[in-house]
Amino acid sequence: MTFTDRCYELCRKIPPGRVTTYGEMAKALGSPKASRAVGNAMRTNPDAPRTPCHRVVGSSGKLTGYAFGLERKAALLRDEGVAVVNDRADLSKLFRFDKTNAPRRA
DNA sequence: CAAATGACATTCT
DNA sequence: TAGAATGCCATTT
Repeated sequence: MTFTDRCYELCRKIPPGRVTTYGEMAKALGSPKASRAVGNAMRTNPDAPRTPCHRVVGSSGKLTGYAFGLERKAALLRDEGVAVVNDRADLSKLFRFDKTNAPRRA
């Protein structure tokens, strides 16, 4: 189990039609400054449909990158209802891994 | 073990 | 506002 693996798990928690940022994600993983590491994880990720890494964008909603290409990423987001303009996703749909939706230790 | 890499974020100019 | 530089973290060589 590594940070990368956790990134995938978290990625899968991102609901459709919503987008998140590497920073929020890193924060949810325990390291608010590991945004870079998060992106690194997505990069080496099997990009399989199991990991909707296409819902992860930069702090400004910028489609920093995608294994299949930003074109693909933008297309998927738009298809989910996320407005993507100028390689930017609508942050108004930004999703956060707040405890509100986080599984509490029962 | 140390150095290099990378889909970031923040701050300063 | 846009662009450049710095810091930070995890993984890989």
